[in-house]
Amino acid sequence: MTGIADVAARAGVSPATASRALTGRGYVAAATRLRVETAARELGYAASSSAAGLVTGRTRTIGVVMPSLTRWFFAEVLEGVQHALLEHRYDLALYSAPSDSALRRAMFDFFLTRKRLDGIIAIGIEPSAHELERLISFARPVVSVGGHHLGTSAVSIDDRAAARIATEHLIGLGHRDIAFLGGDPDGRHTSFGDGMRLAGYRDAMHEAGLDAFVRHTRCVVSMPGGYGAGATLLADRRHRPTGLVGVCDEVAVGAIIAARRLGIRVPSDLSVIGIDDHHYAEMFSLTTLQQRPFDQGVAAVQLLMRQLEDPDAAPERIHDAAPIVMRGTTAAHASSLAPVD
Amino acid sequence: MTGIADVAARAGVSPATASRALTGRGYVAAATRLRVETAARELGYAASSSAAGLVTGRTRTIGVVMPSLTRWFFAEVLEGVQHALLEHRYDLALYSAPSDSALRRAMFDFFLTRKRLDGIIAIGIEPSAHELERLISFARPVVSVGGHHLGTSAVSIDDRAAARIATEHLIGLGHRDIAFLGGDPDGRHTSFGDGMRLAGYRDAMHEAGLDAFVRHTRCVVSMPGGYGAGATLLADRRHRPTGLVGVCDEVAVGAIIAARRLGIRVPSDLSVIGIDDHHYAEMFSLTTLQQRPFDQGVAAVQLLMRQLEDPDAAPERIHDAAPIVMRGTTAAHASSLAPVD
DNA sequence: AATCGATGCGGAATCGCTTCCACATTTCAC
DNA sequence: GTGAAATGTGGAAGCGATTCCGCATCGATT
Repeated sequence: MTGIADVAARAGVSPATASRALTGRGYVAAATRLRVETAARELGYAASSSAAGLVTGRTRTIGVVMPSLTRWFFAEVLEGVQHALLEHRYDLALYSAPSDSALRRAMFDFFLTRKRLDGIIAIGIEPSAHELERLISFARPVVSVGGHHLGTSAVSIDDRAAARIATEHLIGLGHRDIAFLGGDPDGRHTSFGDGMRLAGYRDAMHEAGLDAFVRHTRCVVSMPGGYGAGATLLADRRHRPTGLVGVCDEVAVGAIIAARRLGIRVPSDLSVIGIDDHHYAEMFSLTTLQQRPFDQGVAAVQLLMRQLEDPDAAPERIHDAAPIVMRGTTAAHASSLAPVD
Repeated sequence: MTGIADVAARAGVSPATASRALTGRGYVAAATRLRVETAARELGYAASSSAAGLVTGRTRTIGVVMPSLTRWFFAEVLEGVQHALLEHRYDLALYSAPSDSALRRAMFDFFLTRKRLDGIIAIGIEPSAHELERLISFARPVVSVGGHHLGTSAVSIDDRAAARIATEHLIGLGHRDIAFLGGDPDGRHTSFGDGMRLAGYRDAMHEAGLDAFVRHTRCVVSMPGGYGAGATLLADRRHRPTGLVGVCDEVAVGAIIAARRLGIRVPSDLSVIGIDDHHYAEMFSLTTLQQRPFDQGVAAVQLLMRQLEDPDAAPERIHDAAPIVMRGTTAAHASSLAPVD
């Protein structure tokens, strides 16, 4: 294995100078730096991150904690984070485990404590008391994305407002019987944002005096989940809502497919609105509220880098707007229109 | 920061003994071990991975290289890998970048060389010459999943055979005009498995003497991709195939939705078969060939652990079978049946 | 001409742990 | 009862980088 001593010898300098030349810290003559860099390249030298980490106390590794990899939102944020970290030449250590698992607990107890991470990005985490304690005692920068802000820097959309706007859109179209689809049946896997969205739906219904119509159908937060719950909900002709707010686009799309299967026409018989602007939204012509999780991941890295440069910097919170994207799955309530032909 | 010296002092032993007690290597009296463990717990001690890594030469970190996080297959494998690594108390360093990007190159040049990884799991990687060279010069165990086997341990299904079986299924149902949907338009993002599947389709068509019908419609490998390409392909009534093999379920499902939108009934007018058994497959009643990427990820970790324990162990290759799952999107070709009613 | 700050480089200490080696004690076989 | 092997512990030597400190040189300022 070639070490910095080999590089230094080849360049005719001391290890100290070689280190300065390669890390860019301290005074080094331009010519010397060039010689060292050449030598390093010729030898295929790469510094041992363990040795460097031991003396500097920093590892150039950021931990990313998240509950799931398969949900679109999480995967997109992760891609953004990965992209940005790579550009900053940081490594990304991934820790994903569902909220209630034993592995999740081991993760927090074991991995986050090992002086191994320069910072943490928590995606969609609603931490338990125990986990919160761990995160706080982890005396390094933490940035949260789409979850509790933990008193730290954070980036997210205003989920509650987004769901309220989505619901108000349907109300504005004349709908009154509007159901909300989402929120895990067992309640344990419901992420923070999902909870806020339900609250936003309730807000809008309440403000419009539609409390009597508030209906929350729980389902696994996925397309098949939305399909299954939608099929059940819509099968009953007499109590069929005319509007549907999906906790996210995946659920909304699932419900649309269920509706079609039942011969219910979207949007003339049923209006459906989602939240996210998923990759699939366009092909289903889904009206939705748009967020850009990839960009949120990138932004999270920026916030983290700022904290890393200046640990005393005040935490920042980015609250992105989620603009509504009008497409074809929402329309005026039938009774509020003159009958067609 | 509490170090091992603090733990040792509290337990009334030397650092050397404390280290042995905590790592489990060497002789330590049971009573001593207990005292050390108690002291460590009380102090909230966790060893510095940098210091340990420096002296042992191993970091308990596995690198995972993959082209995309949003495709179902990759995300599932990653979840399996994550799960298994967590159980083995290994960290997972994620490196994902599309095949042709500058970041991808930086990844291979910079990250993989830093003596930082004990091993690598490559998911769906068809490495360029340069990347292959890097992987080989990385003198540590490599396991590939669903890609080139690189002369190393590997786990995958036989993609070529799977696509052949899928195609033969349609041929067996009397279809002759069978198109293959998949393979990125620009060709650069086509993964290894995708290429093999196309080959398997060709094999089957050739064996059945249907070379004249071989048709490969390229599309982005995603549900919207399959939808778009399917819509174009099926719009032309006169050259409409009666059977469709999707490179994966996402594409197949996209095509099914396109067909429905065009008023083409599945399976009576058009049979569609996929490969993967995606989470969505069941709700679309999709006939497909099943693979279990999560389990493949777990298996990859097992192979890697074996290589880690004994670096001279011969590479192993796991070739999982992909059983066909009959559902409702394939049916006998219309002309081979007596007309219904 | 003397002084000062900026620049350039090398020696040596240091980070926190693991492990080699030496030494002491116990256990066991013959 | 003796030698050998097994067990238990501590001192000290690293692992491979970074960085503090000291020294030398050079140009510019007073």
